[in-house]
Amino acid sequence: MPDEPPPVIWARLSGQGRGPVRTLDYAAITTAAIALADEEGVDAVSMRKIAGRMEHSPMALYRHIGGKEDLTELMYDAVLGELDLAGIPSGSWRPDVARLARETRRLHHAHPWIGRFGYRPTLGPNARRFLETGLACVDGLGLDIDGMLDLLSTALQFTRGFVVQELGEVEVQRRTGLDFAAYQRQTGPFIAQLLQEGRLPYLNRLIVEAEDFPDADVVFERRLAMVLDGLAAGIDRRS
Amino acid sequence: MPDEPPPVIWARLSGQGRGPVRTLDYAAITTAAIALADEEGVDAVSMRKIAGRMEHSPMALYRHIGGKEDLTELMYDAVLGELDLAGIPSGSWRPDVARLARETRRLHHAHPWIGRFGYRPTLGPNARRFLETGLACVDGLGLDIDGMLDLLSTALQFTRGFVVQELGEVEVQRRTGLDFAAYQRQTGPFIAQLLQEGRLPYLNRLIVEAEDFPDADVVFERRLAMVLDGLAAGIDRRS
DNA sequence: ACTTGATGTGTACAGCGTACATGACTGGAC
DNA sequence: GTCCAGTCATGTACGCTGTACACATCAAGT
Repeated sequence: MPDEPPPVIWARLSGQGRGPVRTLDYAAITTAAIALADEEGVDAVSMRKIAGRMEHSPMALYRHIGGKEDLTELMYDAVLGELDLAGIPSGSWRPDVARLARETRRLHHAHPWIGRFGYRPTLGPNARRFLETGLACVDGLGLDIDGMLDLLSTALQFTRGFVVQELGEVEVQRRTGLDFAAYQRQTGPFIAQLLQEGRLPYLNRLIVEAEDFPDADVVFERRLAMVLDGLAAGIDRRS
Repeated sequence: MPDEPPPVIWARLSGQGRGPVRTLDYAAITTAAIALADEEGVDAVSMRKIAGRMEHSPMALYRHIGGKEDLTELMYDAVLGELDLAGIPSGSWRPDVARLARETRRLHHAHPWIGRFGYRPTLGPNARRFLETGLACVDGLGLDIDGMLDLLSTALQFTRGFVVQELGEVEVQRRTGLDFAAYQRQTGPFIAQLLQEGRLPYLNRLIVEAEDFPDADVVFERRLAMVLDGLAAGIDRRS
């Protein structure tokens, strides 16, 4: 039975060996891919375009990464390195978890495409660091490791859900080239027609009564506070 | 200035007019696309394959839907129609919101690919129904419409975050053909090596102390309960 | 000096979304 | 009854994608 290559990229990254000196490595490829995704959107990321940016042939990339699948994992872990975790754990779980949530949200705003990646758990160095720091923030509360993971994951899963929805609207604006006002102008007649049929009382209230241009930061904080209240209740119940 | 076609698909769906009798319509295309996504995964969904299933030419589809972009929106709204909302609102918000969350999760399990769609808000008939029912569940609590939306969205955003992560792991198993045990066997050596360096105390605790094969249903209920506790606190604070 | 393995490249293939031109068809106007 | 305008389905074609494979090139180990 032959040794299959390990499926974990992080165990497969090798240094310079025999052969021509490298003019490329996985870190540089990852950086170029991230820049491309940031500038032109995630759908524009292709092996050919990355190679073009680096002035190499597309196939050169395959000497350093297994394929596009691997590249996404490298990209994801690389941006996790941008998380600012200085000063936590501070000793009080609530501001720390809030900080983790805000940092996660900030990261999604800086790189809107990460919402499309990073579903499966990753073993990269920055993911490891994030996990360690995150669990440290909820340690010492009298919970076992499963309870700690519940606290952390609940906050972060809410955050991910919030941000993905938030950015979905931004993304469609970027792709269609319509800003929100133009979108409203286009959808307006259709919505008006729907409302005229009178079967959508809550949609009507949303349009008439809801805050017109809610500050996403404020909305996030409001909802995050509720989630954190829930975590506090969970701690009380289980410790 | 010419009338641009409305960007809302739902306003663009037309009935039979003059010309040859239709052998195709958007609903049939949507059904075929959903079946294909369920059976072969979302990445296998292509205009050509859908057309093949329907024994039509690929270009025939474009007579009925604007393009692949539109198709995803049609698919998303179609599966929303499978949500079982009978009996809600019941009059008590907490079981109702829990029900909405569980139904949302059930839907993601039935069609794992919907995690990749449905980011932007949709105006389809089933999305409208879901919004109306959802807001009705959190009405009468003394909150304004923004507060109601906070309650509902927080629960559902958490749910989406949870399910997307949950299904990310399932998806990678489907794609790689490795079950979880095989995955563990493959990653085991790498993880063991990481742990030996001794800098990852919480990863170590996760492996040693955490429940080995946690029931995802139980975990979801545990975390959902915390989120609902948070919503209850939010209601108290604001009413 | 010779072998061995790594590096980068060029070519090629199968697949994708969809623009465009063409022909078949039918409801409404005359 | 005739004609035509508009709709439906199709075939061809273009540019794009990920990547398998064969190849020349170069440096380190023997």
